[in-house]
Amino acid sequence: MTPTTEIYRSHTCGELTKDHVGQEVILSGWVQRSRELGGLTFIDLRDRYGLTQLAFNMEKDSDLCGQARKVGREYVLRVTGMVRERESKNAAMATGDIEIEVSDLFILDDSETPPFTIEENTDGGEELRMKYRYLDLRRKVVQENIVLRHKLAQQVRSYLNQQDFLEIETPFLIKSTPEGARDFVVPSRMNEGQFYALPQSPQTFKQLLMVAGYDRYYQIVKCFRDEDLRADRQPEFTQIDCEMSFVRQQDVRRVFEGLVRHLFKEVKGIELGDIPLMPYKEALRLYGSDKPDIRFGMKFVELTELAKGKGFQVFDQSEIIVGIKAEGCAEYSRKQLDALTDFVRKPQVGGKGLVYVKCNSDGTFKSSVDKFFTQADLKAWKESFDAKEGDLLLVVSGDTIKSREVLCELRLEMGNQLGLRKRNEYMALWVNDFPLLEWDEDTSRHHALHHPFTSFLKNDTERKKIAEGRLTSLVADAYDLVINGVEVGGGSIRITEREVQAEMLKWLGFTEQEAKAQFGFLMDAFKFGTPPHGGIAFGFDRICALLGGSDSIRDFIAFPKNNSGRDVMLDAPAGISIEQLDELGLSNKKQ
RNA sequence: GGUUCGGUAGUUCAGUUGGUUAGAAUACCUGCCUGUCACGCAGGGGGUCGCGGGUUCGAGUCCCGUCCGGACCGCCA
Repeated sequence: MTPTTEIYRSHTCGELTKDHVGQEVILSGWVQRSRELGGLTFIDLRDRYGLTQLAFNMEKDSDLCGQARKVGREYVLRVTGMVRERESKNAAMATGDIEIEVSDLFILDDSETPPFTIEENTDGGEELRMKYRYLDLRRKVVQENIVLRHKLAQQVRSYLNQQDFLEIETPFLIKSTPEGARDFVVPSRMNEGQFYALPQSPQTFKQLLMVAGYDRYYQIVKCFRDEDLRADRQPEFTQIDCEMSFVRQQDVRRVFEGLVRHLFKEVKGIELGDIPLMPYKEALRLYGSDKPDIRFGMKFVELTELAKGKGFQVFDQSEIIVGIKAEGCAEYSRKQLDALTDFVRKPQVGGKGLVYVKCNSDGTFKSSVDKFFTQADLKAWKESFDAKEGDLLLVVSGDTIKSREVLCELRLEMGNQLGLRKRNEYMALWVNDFPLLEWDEDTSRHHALHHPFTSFLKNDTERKKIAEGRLTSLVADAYDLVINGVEVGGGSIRITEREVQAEMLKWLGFTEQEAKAQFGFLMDAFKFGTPPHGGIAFGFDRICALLGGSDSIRDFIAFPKNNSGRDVMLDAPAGISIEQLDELGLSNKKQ
């Protein structure tokens, strides 16, 4: 038998059932595991589709059986044999009713013993698995993630195509801009000393496509940002980038609410409920975050009026006193409460302390501030929280922004501890009415919360603010989509008037020359008939992770970078030769 | 740039106040085993304790430095 002239397989390793009994089949795949029992040898053969048991009998064919005993894990085999019903079936296996009585075995390739087990629960650590990513990708759990990503991409295309969107590619070699994240740059050989930048997003191109009349555009596209990594952040990542003409904010939200609902339904079989809309300020007031997880309550309650002026210095000096109610947690032990205080004080959270009030079952209260507050005081707190006996109140204080941040972290921590953040439960939320601009103390200039092409709401209130120079109170015509506390997408209605765009860039500290050099092409385009437009971009990797029930987007990227932005498999980035540097005009030779 | 946790067998980890020859599980190798499917049983090999320096009679363990990895803060329009 010479496999090069015969077919490699007639079936996959995942499809044979009792219906195939008696058929001769050819399978190819990897050796998952082999088991030797004296005269019998079993091999589990694996491919993308599943596992099939191969059976060898020493009595029937000792040569063949001996050959089978030589194969190790991850050898690649091609076998021919008869499908037969098993003597002892395995209900846990899709192909557990049958096995292949092998008549011919050909080793297509041998394998070294892999450095970790290719199992659902591998014994390999993160670093090792990244170095041998091609082995990690053989594991079913990782494979399922990659398949999920594929399905999501297909459904994105299917939905948007149906809505008359055009998928249009935009260039990767573009121009660096000072706004936003750091750019990855690429030296130009033909233009010595000059550099391309890789796009942080196709923002300006999609706006130009709107000017060009392609009124519904999308692209599943790589974007690049040279910033530090996180579990949910990679230097190259994928966006579903979209733009529409002749739309208002609510039009964009409606179309993409449809997309998200479509994805959940088609890929996960989940009917996503209505997506509520919450203004930025309310999100901060109720959850201390512009991307709240609304799967559970624990909304913030402010005690500032009630708890000030009772002689507790910490509160009296605070701008805000704000807390949450943890239902049924009044029985928390001293140790548990100390742990919560430690959590709040972690440098990453940055709180100074935590006040607790236990609403005891007998109607009394036990708090960490009993010295300063009477039982009647605490009863008033309890009423503010609409709390019941058995509940625990957790209160922080300080300046408003920091206190809300700290309490937000604590709320999420309590949500985790109490099991309120279930992996297979999804709640989406639109957040809008973001501030347009923020004042940056370090650089002494405004910077755009979203990006410099975002329009403010076009109403008299906003026009008055501009007239009065109150720029940081301008409200942007922007919106974020948040699911389970993860910001999955964000967008805005764009500035489409040349003068307004010029004014915006001025607010952001660009001189007229700088604005022209950086964004002149866009403002020039606006001279030639610009439709009102707006759009949105979704973090595709994050959507994959969210639907796959993971916090890390790395699990959903075939070849991700590690924490330091390295590809440990390729060992990239790496140095390049002096010849290459020279060719690019980057060597020190000439200096 | 910072905080924090970690680095010991191929792998995942344990290793007590600093004290004999550094252990377990798993993987690997050999033998036995005819219905296993995390097969079982018996045996075996396998260590620069990340690296460098210091303290000490003695360092995997303590100290200093450094490298690498994870999580996070800053950063991410």
